[in-house]
Amino acid sequence: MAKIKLSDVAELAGVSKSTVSQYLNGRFDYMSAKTKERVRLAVSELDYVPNPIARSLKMDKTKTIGVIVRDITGFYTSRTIRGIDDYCKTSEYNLLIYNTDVDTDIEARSLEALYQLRVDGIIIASSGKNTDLIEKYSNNGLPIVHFQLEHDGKEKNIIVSDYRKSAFEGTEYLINLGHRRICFVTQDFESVKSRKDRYLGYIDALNKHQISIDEQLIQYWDRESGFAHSPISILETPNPPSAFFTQHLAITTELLTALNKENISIPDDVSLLGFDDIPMAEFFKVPITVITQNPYEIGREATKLLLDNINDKGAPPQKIMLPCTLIERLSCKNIK
Amino acid sequence: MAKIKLSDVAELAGVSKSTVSQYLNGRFDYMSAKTKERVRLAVSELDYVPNPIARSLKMDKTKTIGVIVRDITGFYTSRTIRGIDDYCKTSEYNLLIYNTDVDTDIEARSLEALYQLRVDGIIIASSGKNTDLIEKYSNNGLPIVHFQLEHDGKEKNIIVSDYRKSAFEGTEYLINLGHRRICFVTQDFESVKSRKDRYLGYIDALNKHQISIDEQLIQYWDRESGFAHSPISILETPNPPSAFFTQHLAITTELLTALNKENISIPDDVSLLGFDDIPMAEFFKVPITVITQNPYEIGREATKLLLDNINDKGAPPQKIMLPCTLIERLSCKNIK
DNA sequence: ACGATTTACTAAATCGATTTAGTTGATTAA
DNA sequence: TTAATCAACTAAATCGATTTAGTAAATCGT
Repeated sequence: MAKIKLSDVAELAGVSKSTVSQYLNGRFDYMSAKTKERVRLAVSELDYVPNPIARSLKMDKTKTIGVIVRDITGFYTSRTIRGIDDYCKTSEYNLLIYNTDVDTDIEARSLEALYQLRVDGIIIASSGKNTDLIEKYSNNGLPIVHFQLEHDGKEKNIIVSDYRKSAFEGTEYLINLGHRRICFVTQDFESVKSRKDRYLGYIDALNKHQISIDEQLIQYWDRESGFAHSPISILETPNPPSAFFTQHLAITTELLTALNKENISIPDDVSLLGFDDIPMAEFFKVPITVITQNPYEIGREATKLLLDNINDKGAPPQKIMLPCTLIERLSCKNIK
Repeated sequence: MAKIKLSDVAELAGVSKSTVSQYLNGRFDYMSAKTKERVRLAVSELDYVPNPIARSLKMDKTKTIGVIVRDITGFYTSRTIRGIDDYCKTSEYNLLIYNTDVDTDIEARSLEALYQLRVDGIIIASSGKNTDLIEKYSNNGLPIVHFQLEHDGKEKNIIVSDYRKSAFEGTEYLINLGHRRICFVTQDFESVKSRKDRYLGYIDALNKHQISIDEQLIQYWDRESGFAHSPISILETPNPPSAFFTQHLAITTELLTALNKENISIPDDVSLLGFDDIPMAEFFKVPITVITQNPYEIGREATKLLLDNINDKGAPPQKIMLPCTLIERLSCKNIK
């Protein structure tokens, strides 16, 4: 029982393949009511569904979009993809997902693969190391939308959270609780605007409240080497911070691990505010107060923007910023 | 700059399209060394990559497999998909993912969509409600591999954890800690072998240790209606259980929520052993002892099995069972 | 030396759609 | 009445590969 094809429908309806094709594509301009009805009948009789591959070949459109992420397993990432997928479903687009594991080469190969596969568009949380490739494809007419990470600010279409504003709000939240020495724990942000923005938000808040900036309180963490200075040693300085403000989930959990190990208690010994929500936080020894992005919505917005660009080449570039929300739990102490 | 195609390569090399195609498919039987070299040069000169869509159309193979899951966002599911993806990568297969949200209709439509898209195979955590469709496609020659849930035991190819054995081990672990009244909290298992097996494992352990089976200690939970009897009320019976053994993550978390609300302390008031690992368990007020499956490995095995079936129609059906591991944390008290 | 093989290729058909350029017969305009 | 227009279709080209059937030249056996 081979699959039914266009010519089978044409034969049964007693018309040409062209007419069936016209019918399927809703071009009824010069089609008699009888013909239309006969084709309709033949299609439903045979349960015909067009072969999307043949269609793709001819039309040079695949109704497929590619997604490139670090790791689909991530709490934030999987939810973004869920948003992308749900939005895709409304327009019958399919999703091809590639994991890079933060590897620049894999990212490049994923881009190439998706390009060769003729996807109609790409959504990527890029490493910032393959901008040349991305630009090349983009100039070739392949719509590309970034999310999560803004690097040089030159990404044409991008959806991010409003990092500066939310870092500002987070810092101010701590200040309002009486904190003056807030340790900002971040990954290196020189070449990543999305990270720099959080730093600027932190600075904004200190400035607004006339708190002087102490370089000692800007602390760095890195995926390979961990903390530049251990959190413990930071707490043992003469004038230690009363709160940590960690800039993403991996930093938050590593900090928690370090503090747990030394039995340093949150929020009694030090307060903690984290960027990014934590799964199952309600069961934690100390439920952590966090600023959370809305990954599902980011996924939806990214897809909406991408589909706009697919359907209208030459749509104006857009940078969209979504708000974050502070979820107050129990890890920040009022020390006023 | 349109994409390079086969005929461009043929022209540059000064040979026919057929020859280039032979070259690309490694059929050098009757090809002179010079010709081979000239084609090789032309291909690399032009940076030619074959159009996979044209190839799919002709070959009736898409090098794509479909995955149908409840929700890609799940801790267990996302890791399984990661395993699938990583294994796919070794054979250059692509992945199309569909979420069903535990909706039978969506599941059916996903199956139809993937069939129409001509995927080479499907990996599915099925609801058990679309066995007719699955069988139909399977008989049509579409390889299908199940994972996670075995329903009627008639699934031809399936990868699951060894549920009976691990439920047995979990129960015995509690028994060895002195527990005699162990409340087995499960979803209805009449039509789901994977759930029934856990029940049988529980019974096996009780039998082995000559503990009589108390129907009161088999408790039910359901996605819509929650617990049939509230955990609190169970603890208030005259002869209450000293331990709960919850059969999947959703049950574990709901039980935790219920106990937390009433300030019932684990493991002092009651012990808890959960099926399925919990993200970030180390930060919990009480880190929960669990039996964990190995979703990543399940994904890899499922894919391996699927690819076997794709490459060799008529490969014998296989039911593979992977072991689980008990991770001892702090939620089970020794009451001997 | 002449038909039979073998080697090294290529022309053309094919996969299943879409689309362009016609074709045919009916209607309209002058 | 006759050319022009229009409605309702269809034949054939096309997308970019693979594959079958076939051809021409070189080699072989006797």
